[in-house]
Amino acid sequence: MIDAPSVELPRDFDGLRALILSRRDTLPKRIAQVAAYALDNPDEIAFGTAASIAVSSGVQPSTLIRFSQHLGFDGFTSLQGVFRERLRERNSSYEERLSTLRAEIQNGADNHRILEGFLTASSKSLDAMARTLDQATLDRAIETLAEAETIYILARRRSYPVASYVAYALGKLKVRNQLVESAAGLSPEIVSFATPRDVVLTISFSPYAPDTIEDARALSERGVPVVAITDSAFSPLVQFAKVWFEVAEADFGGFRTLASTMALAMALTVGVGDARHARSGQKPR
Amino acid sequence: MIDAPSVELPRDFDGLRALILSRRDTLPKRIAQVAAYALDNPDEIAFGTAASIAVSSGVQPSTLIRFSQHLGFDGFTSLQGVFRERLRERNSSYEERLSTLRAEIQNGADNHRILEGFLTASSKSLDAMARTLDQATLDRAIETLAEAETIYILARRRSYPVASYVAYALGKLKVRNQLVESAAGLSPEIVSFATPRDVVLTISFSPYAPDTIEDARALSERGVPVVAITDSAFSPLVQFAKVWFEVAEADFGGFRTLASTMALAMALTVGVGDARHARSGQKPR
DNA sequence: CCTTCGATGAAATAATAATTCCATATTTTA
DNA sequence: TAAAATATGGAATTATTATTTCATCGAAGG
Repeated sequence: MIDAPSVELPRDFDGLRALILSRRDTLPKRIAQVAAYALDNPDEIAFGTAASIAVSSGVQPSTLIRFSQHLGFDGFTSLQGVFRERLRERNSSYEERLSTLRAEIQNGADNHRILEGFLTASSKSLDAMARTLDQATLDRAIETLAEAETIYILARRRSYPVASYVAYALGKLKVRNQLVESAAGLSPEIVSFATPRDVVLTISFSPYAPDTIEDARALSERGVPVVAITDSAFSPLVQFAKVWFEVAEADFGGFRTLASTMALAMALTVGVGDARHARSGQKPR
Repeated sequence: MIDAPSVELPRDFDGLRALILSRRDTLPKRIAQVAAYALDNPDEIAFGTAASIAVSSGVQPSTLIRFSQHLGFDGFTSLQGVFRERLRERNSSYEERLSTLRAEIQNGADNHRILEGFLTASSKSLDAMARTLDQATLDRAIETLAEAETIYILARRRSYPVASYVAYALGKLKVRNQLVESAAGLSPEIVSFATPRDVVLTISFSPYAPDTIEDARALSERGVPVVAITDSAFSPLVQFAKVWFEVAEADFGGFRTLASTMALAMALTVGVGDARHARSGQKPR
């Protein structure tokens, strides 16, 4: 008979992997072979039968049982449960997953859970954008931006990282642009250079930074078309934007992600770059 | 005997769902009940047994067989295969999807495809991080950062947006930090203020910005611990980093995403905030 | 070199699950 | 409303799968 391990059974896949890795060197050859196969092909373990896994991992079915028992499970079936649970977890709705993670964090902050939370929230945001974003709006925005002599990029605080990325990427694509930075009041001067042949790209989420709104309004009143990325149809930016995107970012621990805003910004940037090249007779990238 | 449907069997889940929905109104009551249950609880179908599903959907096991046969499958097992395939697919198709999108874009740039490309690349990056990131490294990084008097944040070019986000978020959490900006050479002065009781958080990807590397090296030589986010074990940052993360970002159209770097940065930030609060005797967030 | 003990393979057995069958109920249609 | 066709429940059957057993192998220790 095989000794049960002194540590308790791992209930989730991460724990199981840790357990396997910690024993890696003490496992008998065939068992180790199965262990390696299991970590490399978790889906196979989740769905296969003892016999089918035995074939594809090159051992006998009974070795699967022994492997399971070595780890302290009472049979292959309960080991398999962990592999199945993993697939379930992964596909359970984002909302569900997030609330699980939030709950887990309540009882002492586990850093890994925090990371998982942001990863999940980011994925959720990306999914939401893939489902909701309107193609025609995207085309109009890119068309508008591609016609600009200079693209003025306007964002503060939480949105500022996105703006700085766009400025950097447009620069690499040789598209003239001006990042409107300073909270310190330089912006009025920069703003006064803009003409109706330029375009403003502004990014602002609730609570909207007053500077951003005012700059955008000022530019709009001078006839400069505004392309806006914001989070609601009630955003002040919507009033004077020529084209606007509504982006719903998920949050975790009170911090909203930037994943889908960032992806949209990248798409706008590359789209503008392509349109410019096409226009100037070059072949598209 | 039951007629096979004239349309061929759906091989993937989407096709199956379409088939079910198209027949919704012509299905017998119990069969329809199972159909509704199956679409609402696909994971149950994937993992359950005919008997267990029968119980939770409130029918007889034989009805599951009939349901399967109504749709043209030859039994419950082959229907279940489609539900299982769905769970498998989800985990391994980013690469495939991206190459499809890349190919589509070759023949004339479709803006919506570009966006999809960035969304997919971002998701892929997030998934990769969820699978690979080491918990212990994360804990050490947060612990190191939480002990800092001041956190110096060092990043240029493509990584700069991440740094600016971290600076903003740390500020909101009342954690003292200094964003080392200017390409213009202000940094030597800022750098000279740092002491071994401070910590540097630096972010740099190939091709590594020379300024970032030099600043990080200079600080490290003065005894300031370095936490690095980079893209390879061969990154110059690795040599003198106390803790370092290897982050693999997917790219689309030559532009690498920042999704997982950003999520990691958020987790670090919030983790540090929590650790600080815990340390100062407050209850964690 | 022999002994012992854990590891392994293969087949037997037990458990579980899918499928079929048939009696009964329900709906449809003439 | 009667007859036919279809659907359903429940149990019996068949198939599949996990698990156990046992003989053999191979390495470690004396």
